[in-house]
Amino acid sequence: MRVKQLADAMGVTSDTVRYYTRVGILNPNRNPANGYKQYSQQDKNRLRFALRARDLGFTLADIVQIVTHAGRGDSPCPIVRRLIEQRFADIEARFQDTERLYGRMQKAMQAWQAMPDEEPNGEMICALIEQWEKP
Amino acid sequence: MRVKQLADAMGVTSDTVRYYTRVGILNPNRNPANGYKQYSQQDKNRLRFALRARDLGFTLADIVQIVTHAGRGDSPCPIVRRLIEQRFADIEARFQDTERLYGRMQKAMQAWQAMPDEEPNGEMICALIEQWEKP
DNA sequence: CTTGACCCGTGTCTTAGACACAGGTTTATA
DNA sequence: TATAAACCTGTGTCTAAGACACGGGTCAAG
Repeated sequence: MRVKQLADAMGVTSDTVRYYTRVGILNPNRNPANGYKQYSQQDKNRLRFALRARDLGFTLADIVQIVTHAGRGDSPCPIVRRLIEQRFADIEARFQDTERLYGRMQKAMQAWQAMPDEEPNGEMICALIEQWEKP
Repeated sequence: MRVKQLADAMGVTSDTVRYYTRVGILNPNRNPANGYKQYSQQDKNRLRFALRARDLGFTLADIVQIVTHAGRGDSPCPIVRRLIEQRFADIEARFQDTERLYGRMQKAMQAWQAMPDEEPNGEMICALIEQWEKP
C-alpha cells in the first residue's frame, strides 16, 4: 500500500507516515516504476505498534530503538525494561507538574473572579500576576 | 546589572536572560565602554513578572504581548483577558491529556506486574504493547 | 601578568510532526 | 482520450523555550 492508504487505515496523516519512515520505524520498498514507497503488512503492524507505544508515553526515539533491536533479531528485553521505567518516571513527573500548574491557574482564576465587583481590567490582572507568589 | 547578576538574582540561567532579551521582554541598555548589556531595576521587575506569568501557564509570546502593550502605555486589558481564557482552556486540556496518559501508563505497569510469575522479558512487554487497546 | 570567570553574538539542536513548494503520477470523469 | 482532481516525490522551513557550543573579547583577584 502507498502512503495515504496506510495513513488512512491507521487514522493518521500522510505526514506522520512519512515522518515515521524518515526516522526508520517504517521501511517501505520502492515501486521501481515510479519510485513511490510501498508499505507491506509488516509496516502496518509496526505502525500499529508504534502508535500504541506512543499512546503509552514512549517517545519516537524509544520506539526506533525497540523496533531496530527487534528487527535485528535481538531481544529488546533489557532496553524495553529500562525504557519503561524511565518513561513511567517521566510521565509521573509530567503529570504532577501539570497538576500543580492547573492548580495554580485555578487559584488564579478564582482570585480573579473574587475581585471586588467591577469587571476586572488589564491592570488588575497584571497586578494579580505580579503579586502572585511562587507555589 | 549584567546578565549573570540578574540571572542569579532571579534564579534562572544566563541563557534564559539572554533569550528573554532576544524576544523583547527585557530591554537592557548597552555599556558604551564594552557593549555589555546593562539591566535596570525595571528589567528586573519585568523579569519577575514574566517568570510569574510563565508559572501561571502563559507562553513567552503571551508575555511579550502583554509587556509590549504595557510599555506603550496601552491598557493590556482586553489582551490579557483573552489570553487568560485561552490559557486556562489550554492548561485544562493539557491536564486532562496528561491525566489520561498517566492512567494508561499505570494500567500498563499493573498489567506488567501482574504477568504470570517469571520476570517479564522484552517480548512479553512488546506483546503487551501490541495488544494494548486504545483507551 | 596570568588565570579563571565572565561577557559578546551567532548558530545549531531538541519533539513530533505541519505546512509549503515545485513538479511528476494516477485515477475518475466527461 | 483528454483533462482535472487527487495523489505522490524530496526538500526545506517552522513550531517553544531555552541548552549548548564556538571563537574571541573583558574583568577581577592573586
